[in-house]
Amino acid sequence: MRLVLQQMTYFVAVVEEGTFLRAAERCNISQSAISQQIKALEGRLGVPLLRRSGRGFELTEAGEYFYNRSRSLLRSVDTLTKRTREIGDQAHSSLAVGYLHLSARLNSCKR
Amino acid sequence: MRLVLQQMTYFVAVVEEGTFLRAAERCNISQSAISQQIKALEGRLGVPLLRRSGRGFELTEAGEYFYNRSRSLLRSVDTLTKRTREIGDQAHSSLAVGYLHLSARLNSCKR
DNA sequence: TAAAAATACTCCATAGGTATTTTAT
DNA sequence: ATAAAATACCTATGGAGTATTTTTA
Repeated sequence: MRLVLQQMTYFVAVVEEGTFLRAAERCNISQSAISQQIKALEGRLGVPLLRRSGRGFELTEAGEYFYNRSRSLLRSVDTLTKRTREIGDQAHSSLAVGYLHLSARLNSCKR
Repeated sequence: MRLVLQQMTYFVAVVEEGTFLRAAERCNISQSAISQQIKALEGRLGVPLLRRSGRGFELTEAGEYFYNRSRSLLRSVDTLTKRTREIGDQAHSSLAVGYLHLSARLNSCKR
């Protein structure tokens, strides 16, 4: 199965906040969910991203790489979403303009 | 809620295969699931990606943009996954080498 | 011993399946 | 009449919550 963006979001939060609890707060979910999803992410990858040390942790080499790439990838996804919506909205209004043009032309034929 | 990579994968398949059914085959799921997930994707974006014409469809402008970006984004995700795994595996073996070095040093102390 | 992560459950949302219906050629 | 998409309905997986237990600094 393919990676899940939400898990990448959680992982980025964990790295940047330094603890699972603060990451959970940032993501508006529970500490338990963060713990589960980070584990699920590592499971999917088949690679540990964090080296646990009881309380606290440090990044593995893979984790370091994954963190950096994930950040930029998540930004790309947000941009993609935003731009797609803009184009969609724009298409709407130009369609509307199209209609106006059409009705204007129709009107001009009315005599 | 954030976009889902799987839906992007399905959408790319739809565009490239030309029909929902062939896309479904490519993705190893049912035609129904494809239909549902494409609709869910459009719902999330709030923008139509396909202009339906009964049977068959054509891409909207937003759909065209979304398709191109999605393709490259999905490639990035796959690369990210692969590279992360490589780094993880590599770390394993260098860790093993580390252990060998350690035990070698210990042995050399044994006398 | 206290602060943080992991675990054991439970619940629910949603992805996905089968069967059927609708739609446009 | 037929090929393709949509829909209705059902199921199962997995994401998330609460409560609790483990861990180590």
